[in-house]
Amino acid sequence: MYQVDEKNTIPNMHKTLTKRQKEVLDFVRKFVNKKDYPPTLEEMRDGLGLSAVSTVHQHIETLVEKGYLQKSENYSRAIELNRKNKHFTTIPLLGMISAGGPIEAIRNPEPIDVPSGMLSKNGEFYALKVRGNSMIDEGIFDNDVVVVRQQPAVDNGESAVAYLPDKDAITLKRVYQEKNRIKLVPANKKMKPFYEKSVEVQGKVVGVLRKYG
Amino acid sequence: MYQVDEKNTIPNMHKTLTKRQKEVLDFVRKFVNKKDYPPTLEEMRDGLGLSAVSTVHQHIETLVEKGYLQKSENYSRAIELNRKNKHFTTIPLLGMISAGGPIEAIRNPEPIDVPSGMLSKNGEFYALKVRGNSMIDEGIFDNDVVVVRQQPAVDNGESAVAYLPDKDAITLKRVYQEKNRIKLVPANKKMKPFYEKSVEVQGKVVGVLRKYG
DNA sequence: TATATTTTCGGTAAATTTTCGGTATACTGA
DNA sequence: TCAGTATACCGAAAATTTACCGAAAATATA
Repeated sequence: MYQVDEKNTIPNMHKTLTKRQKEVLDFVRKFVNKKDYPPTLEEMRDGLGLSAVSTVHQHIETLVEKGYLQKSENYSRAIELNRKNKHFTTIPLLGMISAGGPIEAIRNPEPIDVPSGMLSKNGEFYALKVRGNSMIDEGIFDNDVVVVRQQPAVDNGESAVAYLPDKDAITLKRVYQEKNRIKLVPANKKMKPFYEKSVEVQGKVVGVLRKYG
Repeated sequence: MYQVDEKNTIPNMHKTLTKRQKEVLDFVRKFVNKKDYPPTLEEMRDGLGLSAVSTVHQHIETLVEKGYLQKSENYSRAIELNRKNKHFTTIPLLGMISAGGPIEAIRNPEPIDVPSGMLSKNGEFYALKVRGNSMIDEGIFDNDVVVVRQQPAVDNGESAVAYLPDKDAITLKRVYQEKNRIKLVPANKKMKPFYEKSVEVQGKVVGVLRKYG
């Protein structure tokens, strides 16, 4: 049996992930997005339906080798996400937003990749899936995903994610400050603007993702 | 059992693809765009309506030889798309850009081939489809595709993809730095230049593609 | 020091890639 | 027209990697 023991000369530069590896990576992303700190091997084991931490350990090592994660050896919760890659940035898909009514939050926020060019340099971003057609004239349709920059106010006429205390609802509207009230304009001519005396802006819409096909 | 195979000594000179090979390549591209990881031979076999993985294997080998793919031997899901080839480079079409408003990104960015000569050696490139005629005098029409090099600044008078914080819009304009303001010139005589106090350049327009017919 | 967490180790089964031998069809140059 | 060559395909076996386990050792943390 023929054998060359020099196969260590070239480190493996295959950066593609297997299905399972992507699942592990997504689990880590979700966990970090939700808790703000990385999981332990045990937490990953449970979350991934495994029964040995060694298996998780192996996955993590692989993901580090492939450049998706960074890690300090022997330390607890020492996994770090390598967030950016050239074209995409990963942000959490936090939930569904409909014309009215509360946001339907997703228990385990799914990480989704958005084109990096869509995000400004600073700020915290998240994504919401849109239900309904209240923004149809804005080019935002049912099932689109809007990318939102977290901020407490927007300029007049900007599209915002707004919380209406009086209605206990979260909605996607253009916001206009008037004298004693706030005008909310659905970007859909069939729907009428309406007014609220107080509105809590949660973020600004900075982009839209639509999946064709 | 070792044997020198003569036909491997001469690399394939004409790297054109057969119809079938293009189909295989397109399948891989689509799969990767959708799932974020490359397919196995089995998945390709099924997706391509074949019944032997060896056939797929052969196709992949050919595509690697012709420079369209890269591969690590013996690893699972280790196919990587090869961006560059002599005449064309594949870059992602990230979304639509209109006169104002947010970029409407495409969820699964389509890869499109652009002439390699259009791209400089360094830098990250992407493409945007143009909506509207604000650049009509520049020769950029509705539905054209602009090729953009990601960069944080451009020289005076260059066309740029610019984010206007004051308007929360992304737009395609010629940019001129003046004393205390930035002049944005639509290349369309019907539209007037306007001024902003701050502009975030996201990239420089390096090329235009138009598909007739 | 006790406890939590990571790392190492040896081993199994399943998934995946690679190799091998062979068939059919279309094109190409002599 | 005929031999030579490239493409496209099959099925099965061999080789290799991947995913997983459980337990013990090593190292951090409180």
